[in-house]
Amino acid sequence: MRLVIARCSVDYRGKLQAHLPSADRLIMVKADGSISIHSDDRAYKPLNWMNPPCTITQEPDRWLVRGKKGEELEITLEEVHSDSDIPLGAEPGLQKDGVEAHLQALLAERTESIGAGFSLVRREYPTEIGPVDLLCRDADGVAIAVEVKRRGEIDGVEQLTRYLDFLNRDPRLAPVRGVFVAEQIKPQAKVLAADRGIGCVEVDYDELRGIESSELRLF
Amino acid sequence: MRLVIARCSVDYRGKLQAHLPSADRLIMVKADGSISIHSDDRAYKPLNWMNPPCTITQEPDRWLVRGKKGEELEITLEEVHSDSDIPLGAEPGLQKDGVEAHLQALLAERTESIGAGFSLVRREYPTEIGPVDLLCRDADGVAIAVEVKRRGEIDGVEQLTRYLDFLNRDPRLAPVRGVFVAEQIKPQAKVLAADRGIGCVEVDYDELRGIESSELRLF
DNA sequence: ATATAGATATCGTGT
DNA sequence: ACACGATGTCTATAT
Repeated sequence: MRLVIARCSVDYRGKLQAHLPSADRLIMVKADGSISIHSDDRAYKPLNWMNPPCTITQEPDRWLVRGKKGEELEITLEEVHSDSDIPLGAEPGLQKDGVEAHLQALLAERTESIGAGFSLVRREYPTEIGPVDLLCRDADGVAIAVEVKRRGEIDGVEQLTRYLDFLNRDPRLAPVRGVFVAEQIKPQAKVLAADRGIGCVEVDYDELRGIESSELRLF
Repeated sequence: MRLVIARCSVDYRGKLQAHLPSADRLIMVKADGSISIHSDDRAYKPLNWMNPPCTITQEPDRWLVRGKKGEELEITLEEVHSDSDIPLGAEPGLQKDGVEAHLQALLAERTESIGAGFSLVRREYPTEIGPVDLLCRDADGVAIAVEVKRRGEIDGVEQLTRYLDFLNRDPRLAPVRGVFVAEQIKPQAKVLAADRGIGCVEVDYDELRGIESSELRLF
C-alpha cells in the first residue's frame, strides 16, 4: 500500500463531474489497483476514488487514472509532503455474524418463534416480483408470508405488501397472511403493518441462537 | 490524520459482530474522530470502522473504540511498523455536476421524449406527500404524473403509485395516469408498473442532451 | 455475464 | 431525532 500526503487538486470526469480545489490530502494506492483521495473528515469515505481495474499514469506533478469505462481521475500534485510504500500482505478475511441471512436461517429452523404452531413450507418462495423470505403455514393450515429484516422499516412493510398482492392471486395459496419479523421494528412500520393487517414480531438474535443451541444440545 | 501500520486483530461488536484475524493493516484516524482499518484490497472500503462521534481509549497494545449507541471496536496491536500524524487542514469541499436533477431538467424541456404530444404543466408539482417530478398533459389533455430516475427500480414505482393515489383525489386532475422514466428500468420494476397501469419509458441521457443541442441550434 | 437484494450502507435534506 | 431519497452507491449471491 502506497501512502502519499500531498497538496493537490483533483478532477473527476465519469458518471458525473467533480472538482477538488487545492489542499493537503492523503492519496492511498492499494495493491488491488484502487486509488482513493482522503481529506481529514467524511469518516471512511474518500472525496474521490477509482475502483480496479484502472491504469495509473504518473508524471512528477500529474497522475492520470483511467477506468475501464472511460472515467478519468486527474490528480495535480503541487507539493509532496511524504510518500511511503509498505507491503501489507494478504488479508485473511473478515468474518461476519448476524447479518440478515443468518437471521433468516435461524427463523427457518425455528418457525415456532414467529408464531405458535407455524411450520415452514419453504425459504425464498418465488413470486413474479422476487422471492418471499419464508412461506409458512399456521396451525390451521393458512399460508403465511414472512418478510425478515434486521431493522424493520416502512420499506419492508411495502415489500411484504407487494408479495401478498401477488401470492393472494394464487388460488392454491389464498388467503395468505403476512408477518413482518425483525430485531427491531420502527413505530411507523408497526402502524402501517397494522393498517394492512400484517402481523409484527420482534425477535432477539442472540436469544434465537441460544434457543437453537439448547435445542441442538438435546439431539 | 494519524496513520498507523501494524499487525493487528480486530473485533467489532455492534449492529453485527465481526472478527479480523491477525494481519498487517493500515489504521486511519481522522481529525473528525473517525477510525477505519484498511487492508490492501477492497478498494476504498475499510474492513472495519467507527463513525464519529466515538471515543478511542488507547493502551500500548489495545485500542478500544466506543460509539454512541454502544458499538465497540477492539483493536489488538501486535506489532507497530509505523505511526505518523500529519495535520491536513480544512477541506475546501467537493464540487459535483451532472446528477439526477439534470436529467429532470432535460426532460422538462423535452416532454415529447416521454410521449408524443405531451406538454408540461409544471416541474415539482406539489402534493401532500411531496412533489411529483413532472406533471404533464397528453395529446387528449389527460393529466400525466411523471417520476424520473437515473435507474428505474421497484422503489420508484412505489413512489409514483403514492403520488397517483393523492393526485387522483383532486377532481380537477383526475383521472391521472403515471409514467415512469429512467435511463434503465429493471425487469421487476416493469412488471410492477404494468400491474399498476403505469407506463415505462427508457431514455438515453446523452441522446436527450444531443436532441436538445440540435433543437437549440435551430433557434 | 446479468440481475437482484443487502449493507455496521453513507450522506443530505426536510420536518 | 426521524423519515425519505440519492449515491460515481458497493458487494455478494443466484441465475
